[in-house]
Amino acid sequence: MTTSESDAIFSALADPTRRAILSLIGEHEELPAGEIAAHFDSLGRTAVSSHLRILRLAGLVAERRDGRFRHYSVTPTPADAVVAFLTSVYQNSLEQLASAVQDASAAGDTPLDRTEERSA
Amino acid sequence: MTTSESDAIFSALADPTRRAILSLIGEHEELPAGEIAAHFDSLGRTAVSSHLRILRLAGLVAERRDGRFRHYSVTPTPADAVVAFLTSVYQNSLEQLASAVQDASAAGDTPLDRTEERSA
DNA sequence: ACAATATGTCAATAACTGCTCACATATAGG
DNA sequence: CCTATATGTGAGCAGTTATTGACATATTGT
Repeated sequence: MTTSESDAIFSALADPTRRAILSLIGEHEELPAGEIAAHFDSLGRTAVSSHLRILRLAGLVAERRDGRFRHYSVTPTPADAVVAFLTSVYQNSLEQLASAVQDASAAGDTPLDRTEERSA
Repeated sequence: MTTSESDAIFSALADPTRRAILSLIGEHEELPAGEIAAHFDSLGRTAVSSHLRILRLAGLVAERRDGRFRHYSVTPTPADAVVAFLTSVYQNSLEQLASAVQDASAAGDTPLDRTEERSA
């Protein structure tokens, strides 16, 4: 039970604000920290900065420095640990899972936090 | 950012002990609470009981009462919220994700917490 | 060099989480 | 009925986390 990389990923994803940030960044190719922060009225800029740090340490986002800006982007294949875990637990219903993924991609659903509504 | 069902799932998965419990249950069809607890030397029985409660409230495991026993099993398609989130964020690399899932299933990898090693 | 901009970091605090211990509940067996 | 078994629940404490406000760092423009 060593606090390994997958720990960082799962606990990073545990926070709804961080998931929202991740979704937001995912909607654009890149986004500077300031614009990300601007999307969260109820949150101070420093809080968002902390969240970005956690997402970065978990390997979920990448940071590109450009002058005084820091542009954040979603790391392409970071979900490895998540997928690995899901596959280990849900071996049985794996086909369903895989097809669920493909269905979702085929449907081309509105990208952002559909998560909340779907599982109502 | 309402504390909805996906919140419950993600924060349930955030704890490494709970992921271990989920994996353990996944290895068997069903497992009584006591046997689950027995697998965790470093943890009291009540702690495991609390974890099971959280997993159950998140819809990740199901409970079947049989006499004085409570048998726990992995819920077949609970990963919906997780998949939904991943698909929304990782639209781009979706094919990779889907094939990763299928590869893993095809390989028939050792079920349990492979998570730690894979992303080293 | 100076001021403004973009962003991170640190210390302090409030809220949350996980763990244990003692107790409650329910069922089974004599 | 009474005791043992299987398990959950609640209070309390310790450790962790999220948020903020003040300060630090870096870069750009004048």
